[in-house]
Amino acid sequence: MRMSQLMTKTLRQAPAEADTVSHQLLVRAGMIHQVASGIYAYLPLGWRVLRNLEQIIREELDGAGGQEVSMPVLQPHELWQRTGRDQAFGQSLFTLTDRRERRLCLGPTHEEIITELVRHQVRSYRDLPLLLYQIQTKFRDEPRPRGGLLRVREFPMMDLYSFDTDEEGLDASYQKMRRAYLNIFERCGLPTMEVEADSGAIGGKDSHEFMVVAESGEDVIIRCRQCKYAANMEKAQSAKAEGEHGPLKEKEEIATPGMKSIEEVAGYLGIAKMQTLKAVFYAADGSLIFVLIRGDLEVNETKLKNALKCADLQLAGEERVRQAGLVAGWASPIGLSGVRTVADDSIKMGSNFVAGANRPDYHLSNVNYPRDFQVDTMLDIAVAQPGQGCPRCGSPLVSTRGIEAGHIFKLGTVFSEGLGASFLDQKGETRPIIMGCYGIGVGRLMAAAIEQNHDDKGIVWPVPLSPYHVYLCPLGADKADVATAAEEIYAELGSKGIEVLLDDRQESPGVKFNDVDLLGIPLRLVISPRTLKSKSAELKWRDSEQSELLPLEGMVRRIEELLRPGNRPGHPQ
RNA sequence: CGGGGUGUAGCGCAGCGGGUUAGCGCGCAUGGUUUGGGACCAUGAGGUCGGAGGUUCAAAUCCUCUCACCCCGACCA
Repeated sequence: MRMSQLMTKTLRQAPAEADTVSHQLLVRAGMIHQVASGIYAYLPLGWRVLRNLEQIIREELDGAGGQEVSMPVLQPHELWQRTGRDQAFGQSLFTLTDRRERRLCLGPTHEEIITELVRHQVRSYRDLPLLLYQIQTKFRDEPRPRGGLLRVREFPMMDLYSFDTDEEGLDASYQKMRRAYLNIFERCGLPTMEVEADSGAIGGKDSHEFMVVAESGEDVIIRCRQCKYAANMEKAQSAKAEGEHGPLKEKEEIATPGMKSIEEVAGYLGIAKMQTLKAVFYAADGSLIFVLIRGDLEVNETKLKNALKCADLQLAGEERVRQAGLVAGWASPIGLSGVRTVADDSIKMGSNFVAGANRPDYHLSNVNYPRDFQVDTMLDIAVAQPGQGCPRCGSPLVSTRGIEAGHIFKLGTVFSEGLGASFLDQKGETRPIIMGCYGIGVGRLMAAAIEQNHDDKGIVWPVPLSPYHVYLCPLGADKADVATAAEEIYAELGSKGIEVLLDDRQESPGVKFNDVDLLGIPLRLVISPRTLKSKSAELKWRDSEQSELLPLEGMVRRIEELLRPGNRPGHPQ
């Protein structure tokens, strides 16, 4: 490609609204163009990168036995009602109505469609297992798009679905995909961390996310430095510190004027926060829930939501709490009736707690479970925090932020039962197909790659992702010998299938060098009267300060070698 | 949805206690001089000042409403 023909325009300054590095660089390098909030066009360079990513993904999935299909974006809304996921997705589901008043939606994902599809294709255990995937545009009406390509409303995504006859088959498919994912991310030059993930309200067992560690990531990862434990904060567990277990004392009412929060109460009484019990009120699909947790801990709403199996969970308003006969700020688990109570298991880890008296300005001391009150449900609903102990080995946990690049998930029979996708086993009995699903946000992966590979001058593409492999730059192209040499090399590299960008623009060297640094092309090849004196061209890697002279003779072959994975001297990858 | 912010040329910004023809830098076009790290000179094009309504002799500037975009939170298989 000749740069003079390429539709691209580099910007010295990024638009004011871009504040993550990848967003700024994608715009400055002319890779994407924002059309509306969370809606982007991919320009020629950006599209090439995206296609490179897709290609890597295809190769790995095909290698793992995947078969590519293409399913419609436009889907009958009725199908989503049948699985109840119109509710689960709620407002994030883009919906529309056709001319016959039929309700349709734009697919945010494709479990319904593929299950419906497989239902018609699969009859017998002999038709299984299957791994089907597509790379398709997804639509989600996110409440808040952000970070350029990191969270958008329309985005390219690879989604693969596995279909097996039994759990063992599912486990095998899951492991196959795990390995394929690791290969994909490795080939993309992206170190990822595999973490345990929340499996959501819709059942399923195992679920893992592949995280690219980055400050701009939206997810918080809790992990252990000692053992391999790592989990999304939504899912993460921790060993909670044990409180004091003394002889149970008589409970007593104590005055706590104006002291509503745990901070205030503990401070006022001069006791540790872990000597208190905290009451939090939620509305789960509309009904009030009393949540109790030890004062030093926070409620993990994902865990709570899973425990309640509700679609919608929000903090309950004060009005709602008052109506239930509770006194916000001094609410007590004692003497509750008609309200579902969920407690974190931390309330058993300690004794003689301070809790509300359900009377303004008063708390109760020496409150003990189960002596003084009962709960409906007791389980772990606490947020795991750095500094707490690892649930496996007890070492202190640490946290980092990450971008979710991929997610794999054992679905089980949720969709196959819901939509009637079954097969006949060897005994001729009808059984539901066992499913798994596996997604990679391709656009987000592109942004993550930049978050991870850039410097103050611009993008530093890993070779397999770069829109072009070689940037060929004649300096002083008005000299006939320079122009001729550049054209010859350009043609020869091209004939070898090496993707070359020839900078034939009438620009000063500074402009060209800064542009190629911004675009992030891995290999820079400069030809000038100076290099021609020694019958050579100057070769420089994007991520290196040093350059070397490469003889014109045999140069194309040398570059071919260098670009092959693992062939770069001093670079293991 | 709650909180905060910004809308003036393609990008970054100034102007805003009302007052001619709305500026600056970068970019763009033309001509010329340059050519190893964002060159220089000259000339030029490009604006419904986000939109609507209002106040006024007069509105980018004051008032009301509205829209868009960004950030924090909520939300997010």
